[in-house]
Amino acid sequence: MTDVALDPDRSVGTLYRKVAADLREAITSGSYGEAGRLPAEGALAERYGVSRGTVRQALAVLRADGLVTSRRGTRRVVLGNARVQSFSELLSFTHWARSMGEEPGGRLESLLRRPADAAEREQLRLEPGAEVYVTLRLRTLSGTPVMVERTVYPSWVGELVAQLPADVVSHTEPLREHGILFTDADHTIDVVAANADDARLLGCRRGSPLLRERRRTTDPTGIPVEWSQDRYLPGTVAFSIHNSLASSALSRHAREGD
Amino acid sequence: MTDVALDPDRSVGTLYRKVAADLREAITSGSYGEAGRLPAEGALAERYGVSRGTVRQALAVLRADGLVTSRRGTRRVVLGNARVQSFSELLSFTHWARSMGEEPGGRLESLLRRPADAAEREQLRLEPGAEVYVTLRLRTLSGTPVMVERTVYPSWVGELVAQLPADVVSHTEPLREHGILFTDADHTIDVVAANADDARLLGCRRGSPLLRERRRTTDPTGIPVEWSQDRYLPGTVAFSIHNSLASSALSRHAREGD
DNA sequence: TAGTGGTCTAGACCACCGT
DNA sequence: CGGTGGTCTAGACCACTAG
Repeated sequence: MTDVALDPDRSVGTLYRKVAADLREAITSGSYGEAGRLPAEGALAERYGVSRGTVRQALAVLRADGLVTSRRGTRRVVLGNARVQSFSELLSFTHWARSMGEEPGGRLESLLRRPADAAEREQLRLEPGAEVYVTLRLRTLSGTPVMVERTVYPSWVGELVAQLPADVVSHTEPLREHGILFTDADHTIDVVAANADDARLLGCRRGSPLLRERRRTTDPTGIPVEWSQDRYLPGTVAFSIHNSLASSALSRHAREGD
Repeated sequence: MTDVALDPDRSVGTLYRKVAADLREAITSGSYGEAGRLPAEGALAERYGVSRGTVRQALAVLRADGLVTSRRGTRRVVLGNARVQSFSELLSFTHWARSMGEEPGGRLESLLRRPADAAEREQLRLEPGAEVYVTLRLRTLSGTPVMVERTVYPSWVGELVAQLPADVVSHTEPLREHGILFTDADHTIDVVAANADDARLLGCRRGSPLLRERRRTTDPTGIPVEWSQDRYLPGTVAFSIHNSLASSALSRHAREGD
């Protein structure tokens, strides 16, 4: 068999993404079974009319999403067939909400401009005396409050944010149109007690536990574009991670000591 | 300049890992500055005496760890120079603790064997009537209680766990020597209230918030080997994740009814 | 032993960035 | 425009798995 027709509209333009999308659909539709085996790389290369390298690139995508394993000597095994699509969801509350079929909402509670404190200068790599914009927003899903978002922007970003309507749903989308890209992020997740503002906005008691996500986002050049702290009502959200030893074991594997 | 000497003991045997390790050291030691630029792929290939493909493989490693960005048309930018080892930590409390310079400890509180309930059969893909081993362990860092771990093992794994000493620090290490590998894991992180056992073991009040990590781990063939639920005292740990638009391992999803 | 994925090479063309 | 990273090809050898 040669050259399966690849939907030209599928995903973005590159070949390996098209192959990955096609394989993903085959897997999630159950074509290979729940714990079944994928065809060999060479067979897939022939089927799609591409080189083995391109097939491997496509399979790397599926593996990063936790769809398949890979081991030397054996065909790849299907891990699951109902995984969430990952990626940009995490970088944007709006995208995440919509992908779940929920209607995201946002209301700006306050916005102010002031000099950055030491921690903010550290996180955003600002010079002493630099100013930042600080926003406080209540985020909703289908009208229900779920999260309080405190974001600190460097002034060159904040100036644009300040011009957005108070009820704009997405911040990242209009910023992207101004050439400001959110591409890399560091996240820290822990628990924190609700303060007075949290309690008022979310309708919970002071001191009740909230799931906190702190996030520093940079653009492709490594320049920080936001430092945000989101506090979620328990039960409204959970963070999900997939990881694989094989793919990232490249770190140190010393036998002991460290 | 040609062929920089690569430490033959560095990391594991493959070329790209050696290159990655060498570059990581150069970056973390500040050779390229905080937001500096890396040499071009071609230059690195020449320097190390390898092909450009191998250099790209090495750089993919550093990028997955959040050390560098990459953009078409521009040299790679150094993002940070002091990042913690991220991914594999999630697979093992012991490794994570040691990587932080803390001394991990564990005490087995209870171990029992019983028929799996519906949820456990679902998670571990067991047949009706199958039995599981359930453990309850208190985990400590340098002697201080930080986490309660409830793990469900399929019987073929549990039989081995049951033979381990009650105070063994790591479970995954002795299991690996029996050929049981923990390679892929799905994690879900949220908040939960402490129950009576949690409160007693961790020394907190009933109902006080705990950070919960649920984890299902599989071996390379996709067979589930454990289903675990860890409850951390607030302030003792935070989960840290790095992701970029191009390749991500983290996603967020609505909380389902357990 | 045959088949598989992991690694590596040496080229090629293109899209994009900055000058 | 030249330099860069992103993609893709066509081969090669090896380490490992399984029958």
